[in-house]
Amino acid sequence: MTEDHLDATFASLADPTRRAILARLAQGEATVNELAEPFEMSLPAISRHLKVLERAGLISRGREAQWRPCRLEAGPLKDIANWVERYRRFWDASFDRMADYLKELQTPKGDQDDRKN
Amino acid sequence: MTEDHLDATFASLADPTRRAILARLAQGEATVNELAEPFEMSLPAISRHLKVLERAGLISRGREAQWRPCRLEAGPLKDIANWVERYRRFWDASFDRMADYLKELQTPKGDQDDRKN
DNA sequence: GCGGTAGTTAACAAATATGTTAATTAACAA
DNA sequence: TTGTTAATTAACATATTTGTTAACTACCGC
Repeated sequence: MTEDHLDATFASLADPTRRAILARLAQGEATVNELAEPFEMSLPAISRHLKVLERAGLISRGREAQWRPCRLEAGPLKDIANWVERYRRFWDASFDRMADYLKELQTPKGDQDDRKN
Repeated sequence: MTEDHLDATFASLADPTRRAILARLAQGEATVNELAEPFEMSLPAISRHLKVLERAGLISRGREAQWRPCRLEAGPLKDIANWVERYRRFWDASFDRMADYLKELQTPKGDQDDRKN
């Protein structure tokens, strides 16, 4: 779970086509053509999206005759979940309480009291 | 929480400098110069990273004399957490149980039985 | 072998991202 | 007004991303 790995995972997830592919794979293995079917996009384009996902470790691929079934690999998603959890307190607390919390924590150096911009 | 918004949020988080900036802001507001200090990077570069974060809604900026204090805004992080939670079962279960689960769910059309590639 | 299906790779074009230095805007301070 | 500090914008270079079409590889079935 190096920083570098997070880079690749977040970058992979930034594309809606790739997120849709993951959603499809959450329902079970699929071949490249099956994955490509819902999209108005050439097969090579899908193939490259799959390569991006594979490099990020989000999918793995088997070999079965001329098919290469893709499978979801959730490890990197767990890393994302762990990363984002560290910020949970920022959306769990109401904003005003949060602002107070920050003030305390910061030992304010000026009296910066502006709120929403 | 449109798809589009997820795109921007994931893309923002794909850069280690920007994640570091968010980590810093988790400790409280900071000015642009304060945020730039740890990085061997020009101020304009940091300024652009902040613009990316702002467009994704991950930070907001106030005005205080000639300073523009930045503040963490966690809303989009909550969206990320919600998105990734849908995959939790894929890393909670052991892989072998998961494979079985997928088989059931899929009503297999061939006998694709390959495991790790 | 020959043809068909599945998928990847090559070559290219266009858009986006990320950094630089130099110039500019804005506010304070004297 | 002049100078200083804080930050952004402009102009530019370079790399990466994302898509296209065309060519290629691999396997199956006859």
